[in-house]
Amino acid sequence: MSSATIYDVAAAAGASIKSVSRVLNGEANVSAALRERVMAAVEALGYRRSISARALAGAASSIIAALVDAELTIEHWRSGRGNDYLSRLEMGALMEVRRADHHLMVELVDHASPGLKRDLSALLASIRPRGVILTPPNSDNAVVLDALDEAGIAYARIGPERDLHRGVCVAMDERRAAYDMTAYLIEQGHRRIGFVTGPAAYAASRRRLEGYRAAMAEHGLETPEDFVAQGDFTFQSGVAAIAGFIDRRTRLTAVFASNDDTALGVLQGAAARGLRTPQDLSVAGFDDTPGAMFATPALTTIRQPVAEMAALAARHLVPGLLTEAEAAAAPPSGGCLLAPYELMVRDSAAALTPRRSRS
Amino acid sequence: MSSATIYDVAAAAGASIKSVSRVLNGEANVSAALRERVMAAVEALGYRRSISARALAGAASSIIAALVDAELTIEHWRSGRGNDYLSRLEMGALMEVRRADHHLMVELVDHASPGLKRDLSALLASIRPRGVILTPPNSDNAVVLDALDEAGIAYARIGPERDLHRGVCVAMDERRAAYDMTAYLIEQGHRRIGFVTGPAAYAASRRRLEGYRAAMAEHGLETPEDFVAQGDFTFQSGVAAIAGFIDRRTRLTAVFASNDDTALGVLQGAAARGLRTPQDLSVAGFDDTPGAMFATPALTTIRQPVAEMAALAARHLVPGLLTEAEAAAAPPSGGCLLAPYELMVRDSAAALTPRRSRS
DNA sequence: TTGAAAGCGCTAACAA
DNA sequence: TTGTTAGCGCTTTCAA
Repeated sequence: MSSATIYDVAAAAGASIKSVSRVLNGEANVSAALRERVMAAVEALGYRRSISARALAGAASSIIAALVDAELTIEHWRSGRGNDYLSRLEMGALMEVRRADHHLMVELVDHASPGLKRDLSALLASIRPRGVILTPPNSDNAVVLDALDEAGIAYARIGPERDLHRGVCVAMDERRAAYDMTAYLIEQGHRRIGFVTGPAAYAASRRRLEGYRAAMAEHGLETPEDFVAQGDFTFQSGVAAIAGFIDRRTRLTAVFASNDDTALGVLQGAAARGLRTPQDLSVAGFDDTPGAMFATPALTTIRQPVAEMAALAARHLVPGLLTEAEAAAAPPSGGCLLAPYELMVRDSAAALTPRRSRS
Repeated sequence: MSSATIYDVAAAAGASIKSVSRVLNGEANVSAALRERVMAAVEALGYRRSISARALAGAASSIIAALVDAELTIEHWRSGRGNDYLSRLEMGALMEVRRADHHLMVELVDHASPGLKRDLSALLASIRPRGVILTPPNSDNAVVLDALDEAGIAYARIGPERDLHRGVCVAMDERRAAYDMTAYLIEQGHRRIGFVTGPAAYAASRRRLEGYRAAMAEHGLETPEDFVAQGDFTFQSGVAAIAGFIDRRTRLTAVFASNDDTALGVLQGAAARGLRTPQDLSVAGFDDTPGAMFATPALTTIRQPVAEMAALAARHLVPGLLTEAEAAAAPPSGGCLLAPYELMVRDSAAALTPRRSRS
């Protein structure tokens, strides 16, 4: 019924509780014989140390807390958009922490709450996690970082934009991904490739634009002003952007939008104006949201390595999880640890057939 | 730095730690003055009790563990299908537990592991959660239920099929939902409505079929053998089903598939045979998976109240969370607590225009 | 290489 | 109505 304690194990092994503790913690100076007996007893009793007792006694906690933004999450949930990001993040973290017998706790934080600092400090005091995984927008919330620093709790920040020296930073190479997508479109024969930006306030959006420009330039292609439309990451801004391109007779053969929502807007806007995708216009997005796969045509896009970023974060938060290569690698020079993205080639972008250049 | 303890609060309030404890636990026999002073001190110090110390000292734990199936979850993740189910479940549970200052821990369990019982018992021993939320297929795993019973830990089962007297059972009314969808199609003027089943082994599938038959019968409509095709919840079985209907000249005007994957198969199969949806054939699904909304046409379906089921489960696991009505309600007579589903009317099913009956 | 004892921050008996 | 004291199951000094 009531489960075994360290005393039961010690008794069964004919040893002291300290010896059991030593064995379980992998401390040095334990005879093989003792270790053997202890492990046998542990096995026989199905014993597992209480995380509460361990935490209380001062051992490092075995809990990793994922702090996700309440407002954003609830908003996604309400709107029926789902929380693909959240579940991918969790899966990535879970797969890693369980290898080290750690546990994942999910906490909602109100990034806009005036009592944020207090609430968070209290939360951290009551949980005392081994480490914390921060997602946007909390990755860049100074109040959150301060609370964590004060509590002396390690943290990993997913997709941070500022102060990259604080905590462990994990991200994807936005610039390079955008470069790759642009290069892919160029390989497909496109020359007149337009770009729809996100809000300038987002570093990610700025880097994607950089990647696009760099790829174009390196392939000897121009990116005149009218190839770049200002968007804001919304579907509507995609619709507006393509309408603008058409109205101004920019004559593009491909449009690369800096996120999927916008790309979906481009898709629909193009269709509304009688352009077929991908025959008349190729469209590419960025993010690989759930809707991308189901769009018609399925959207060619960049898959954000959300799970991999979380896994990377977890490996850096829990001792013993890093691969040798990772452990040996020098800390990223003033930047983030990078997780590999994926170019999802689907149906919305195709090779340019040498007949037309519309839009 | 290091956070306040109950001693600090007691000192600041000029009281004993027991008094602080009493106030915090809302015990009776505390003078208003004392309560006042204690709360002020708590407030001033930003104090929050350590969950470890509380748990160790024998207080009920404040952790709710969600046990999700490892294999299923990883498989969903790998296949890129995502885990909408998981994130909806978590959101529902999170929103509730945080109201009572509880925490959500997510654990993966290998339902097929031979060491399941041991592993789970060890896990429960080390965490000692206040309660556990079980998702399919673990909701019906006797080994899991036994381990929980032995550990004396309360649990709620989402969508269980057997032994409904064990633990708190939470589900949706599958039969009634299928009835409603069928009735909806009938209201739209359809008379020749086909049905594609899921695997007979699933109780949910059987109940959906019952609901369909009941609605048809109550509206004086026949459901001859050839109106019902055997499926297995896969996309492919939907394709096969519609092909069968067409080949056998069943002349249906609507097809109700017992899950979304199957319905999507029907959609595609119909299109491949030159049937337009919804003009020539109305199609309805069941589940509201992420793909349903993005399908072309968007799938009319039943939305499983995953978040609501999890919320209901959480409310029954954490004391003080039940609404008065819920607390007063008699336990469901040998069945499950029911969460309200939703009929998502989208574009794949339309009113029957009186010209044709195809397929 | 091993063990005895103290204490982590709480709650729960038991007194006062 | 309040306070004192003894644990909960571990890890951590400190000795042996």
